[in-house]
Amino acid sequence: MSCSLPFPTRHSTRLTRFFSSTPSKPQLIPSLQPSNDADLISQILLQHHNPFHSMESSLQLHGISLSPTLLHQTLLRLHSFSKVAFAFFSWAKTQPFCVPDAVAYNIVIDILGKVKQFDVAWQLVVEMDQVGRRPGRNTFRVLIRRVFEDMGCFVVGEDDEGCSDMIYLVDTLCKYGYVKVATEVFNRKKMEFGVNERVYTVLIDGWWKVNNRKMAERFFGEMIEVGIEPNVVTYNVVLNGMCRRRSLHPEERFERTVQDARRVFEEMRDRGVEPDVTSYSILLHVYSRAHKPDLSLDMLKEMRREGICPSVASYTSVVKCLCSCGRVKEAEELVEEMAGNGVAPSAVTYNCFFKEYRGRKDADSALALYRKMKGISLSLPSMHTYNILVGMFVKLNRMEIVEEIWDDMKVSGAGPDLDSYTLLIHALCEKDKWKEACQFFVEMIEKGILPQKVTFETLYKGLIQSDMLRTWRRLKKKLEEESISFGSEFEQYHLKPYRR
DNA sequence: TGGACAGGTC
Repeated sequence: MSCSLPFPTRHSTRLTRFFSSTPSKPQLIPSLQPSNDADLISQILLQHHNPFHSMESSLQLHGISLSPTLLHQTLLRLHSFSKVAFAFFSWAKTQPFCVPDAVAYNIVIDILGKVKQFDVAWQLVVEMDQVGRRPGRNTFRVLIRRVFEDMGCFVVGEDDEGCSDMIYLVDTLCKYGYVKVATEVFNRKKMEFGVNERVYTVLIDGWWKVNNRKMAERFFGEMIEVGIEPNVVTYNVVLNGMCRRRSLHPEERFERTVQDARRVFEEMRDRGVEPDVTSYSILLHVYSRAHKPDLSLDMLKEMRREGICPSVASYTSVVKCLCSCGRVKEAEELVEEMAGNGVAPSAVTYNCFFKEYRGRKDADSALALYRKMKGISLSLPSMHTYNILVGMFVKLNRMEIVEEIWDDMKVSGAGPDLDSYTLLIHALCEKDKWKEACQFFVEMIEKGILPQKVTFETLYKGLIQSDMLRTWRRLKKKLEEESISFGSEFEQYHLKPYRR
């Protein structure tokens, strides 16, 4: 063989011949064999590449067509040689026949993470998004894993602090739905950082939140096995997991849920853990969902008997239950009572009333309560309060009140948000107030809120049907200026007949 | 300080 490299014979002879030819005579290899040729390319790179060489002269080739698999495999073989791998990847991206996919990006991001080049890795994540290879779950898994591996280098302190950092990470992973990764991190690091009831609670909660009872119970069992006693928070997590997702219809399901919850209460007491406000609030929420106002009220009494002060959450559940059963008067009395007990009602509490008033089309009561809330503090209403009210008054055609609420929303700084604009614009469209609808549509875009496709479609059809082509064109220009598109299939389908 | 509870929509 006339080549200068000691190519192992098992490699593809076609490629061997190709690499050993002079660069002045470029050839195109029709098909490369991923596994063998990946070995070959990586060997050549490792032996010949240096930072002062161009990748082409290292590889002695032009126009090579890298299949996605060949690219992955070569990168994997260069895993321990981050600089060469990164140079190769950067070169591959410039090749006309090579379009790196998300997997290739993930491999390189992992390689960069391994050598702590997190800034470069992050640039690649951004680039992925820009070139339409959306960074996915795996991308972040890879990064998270690498970040965690390095944490030990930066965090100096007691084992206790390491454990607390692990809990924070495990909790964050669970909250974002990466329970599997969280579990993996926990299993790998528990010997190093130690365990306590907090980290177990976080994991049990995480598994319940993704509705995996088996795994949740497994960790509960493991916790007791290693001699860590569950505390109130652990039990509350279990209670919440059991109650939250379960269907309460028909009646037997509701009763079974309550029985199960009561059994947890008993188990708690057997283990010397007293149920607290949160435990009771979880059960109150079950009663509220099942529309059991009398049971809710009984439970409030039971709490007081046990010497537990109901919290805003407890009261709000009962208020919601009463309101949804039409017992608004009693709900109002309960709000008085909670205020008397030094528990301030929150926006969520008031929203229960507004929803009931909206159902009854009771504008006067809604307005009176809203003014009362404003009197307490303009920051008390939540975005949701505003949106319930805007929706209600716009339907009742009380536009002067809508205006008042709209202004308050702006003054409070919370905003109108996507929901507020959508509600208002759709209502204006229903009333054939196309120009006003259009103004709000443009306003929201200017604020950086992207309208929903349906809003655009409603507005578009209305403008065409009412022959308001000039307004329509203005709107379209605005969309073009902001580079907003609502999908080509729609525009092709609907716009063609109107193009001249 | 960093683990749990009041829900929104149709």
